[in-house]
Amino acid sequence: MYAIRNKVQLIGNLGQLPEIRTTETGKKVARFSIATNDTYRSANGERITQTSWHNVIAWGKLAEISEKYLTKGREVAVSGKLVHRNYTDKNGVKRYVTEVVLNELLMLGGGKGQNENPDWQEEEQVEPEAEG
Amino acid sequence: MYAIRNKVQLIGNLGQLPEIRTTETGKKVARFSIATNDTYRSANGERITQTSWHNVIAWGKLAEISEKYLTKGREVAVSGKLVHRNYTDKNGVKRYVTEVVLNELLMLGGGKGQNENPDWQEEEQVEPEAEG
Amino acid sequence: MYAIRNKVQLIGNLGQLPEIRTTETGKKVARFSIATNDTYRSANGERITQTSWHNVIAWGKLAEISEKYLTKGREVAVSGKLVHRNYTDKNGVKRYVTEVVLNELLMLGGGKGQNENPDWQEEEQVEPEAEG
Amino acid sequence: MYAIRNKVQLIGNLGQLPEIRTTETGKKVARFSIATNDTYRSANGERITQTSWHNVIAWGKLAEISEKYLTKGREVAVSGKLVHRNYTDKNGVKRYVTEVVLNELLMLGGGKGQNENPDWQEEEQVEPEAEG
DNA sequence: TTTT
DNA sequence: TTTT
Repeated sequence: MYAIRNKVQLIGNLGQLPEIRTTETGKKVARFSIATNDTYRSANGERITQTSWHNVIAWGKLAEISEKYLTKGREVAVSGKLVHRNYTDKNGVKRYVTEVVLNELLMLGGGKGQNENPDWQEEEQVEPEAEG
Repeated sequence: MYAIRNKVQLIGNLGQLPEIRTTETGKKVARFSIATNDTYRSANGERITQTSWHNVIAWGKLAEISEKYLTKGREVAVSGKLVHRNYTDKNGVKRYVTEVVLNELLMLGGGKGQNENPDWQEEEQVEPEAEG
Repeated sequence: MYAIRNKVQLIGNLGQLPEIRTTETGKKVARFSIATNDTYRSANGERITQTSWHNVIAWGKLAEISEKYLTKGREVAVSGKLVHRNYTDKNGVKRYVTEVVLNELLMLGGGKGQNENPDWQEEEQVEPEAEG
Repeated sequence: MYAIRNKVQLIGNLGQLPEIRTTETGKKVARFSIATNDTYRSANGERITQTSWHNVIAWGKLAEISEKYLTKGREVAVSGKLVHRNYTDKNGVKRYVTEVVLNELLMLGGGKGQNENPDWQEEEQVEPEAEG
């Protein structure tokens, strides 16, 4: 997918530690949820906060980073694409799931691990060349 | 919601004409779905296209614009926020729905209506002032 | 401008306190710069960090929020539009300036002011209505 | 750069054909500009359109795609990062340049080339694996 | 220099 | 259910 066609960005906090699995071929998969908070005033002036929980899935290197650095409550910025799946559960009921498949993960708020080993922050990028 | 915390952007095509309703207070609501296409090569070199269908809801003025200008197949760029709702259907089954609540709508590919009355393209914006 | 046509998003830190001015009509204007850091490995394996400084301008309510809450070093997420201006300076030299005109500002990393008075976090939004 | 920290997105039209160069190491570089149009009403009700011209640079494969498919007037969606450079011109005057370095390019409005050879639309992506 |  |  050209990411520009289908892009989600969330800035919020992790609800729990990521759940880590491994595919049969040895690829890591991380799942976690992110809360985004919406604060507004109701018609009668009361302040209301609504929290949305978003399911996020990370594959491969991003799953490994998630496993190493993400903790409950951690503030993150993520971007990815929006995917919808359906499956039939063990009771034969058809289920619909919407997930954000990560392609970027940024830890916010300083400290707490990612700075001890900043390797994952580096892009797969070489030094820019001069034009000929 | 600070839109920067929860933002979805899609560029794709409408599957059908929008469905239009009106709230009890007279506010318009438009619902439609947008297809985003994902083309990649499988492990054995075959070209595969996967289509994702995203449910979109527009309120108020954006619903009116949707009603006037959106047609089946139309290419659009939209941005909005990702919301998750659940409800119990007429058979008592709990249903989960994920929708993109629009806050921006841009028609792509030229012509076909929106240019006949470009009013809706104008921002609620006044002439910039000089600094004192 | 339909924001979807011209959108910049930055996550980084303030270089200095915002500079605040007021227009002749009493509207506040805030200017500040945000550093975004780019870390990569050079061809010979050395880790290199490049910092980009982006000029940001905020008008009206966003300028007031910037004045109240933004401090040197503060981590923020902003979005806005990219504008290019030119002017002739006091020495008669033509100058080109590129700025990000804010339309969203989010303070990251917790604490330090914005939570003491969260009013500015609220959207101009009323309670959602049910569909008729 | 983690793209999530510094991201620009533009939807607009090319002013001219891209200019193509090649680095000493044989890498292609494409430069072009994109117009984004801003329509609003002035204080006295007059409709005003302001055009912003953004300098865009594409490297490597994106430069090759730009060379092959982009034409004057073409409607595109791009995303990239915002960079600021300065250099001294042949008259010894220091110049500042702001550019958008592309990492995504999507041609809008159908037809006109990119469909004759859709290879470039495919992601470097393999078939998703099932979880173990 | 574009486009609607 | 779309589009290329």
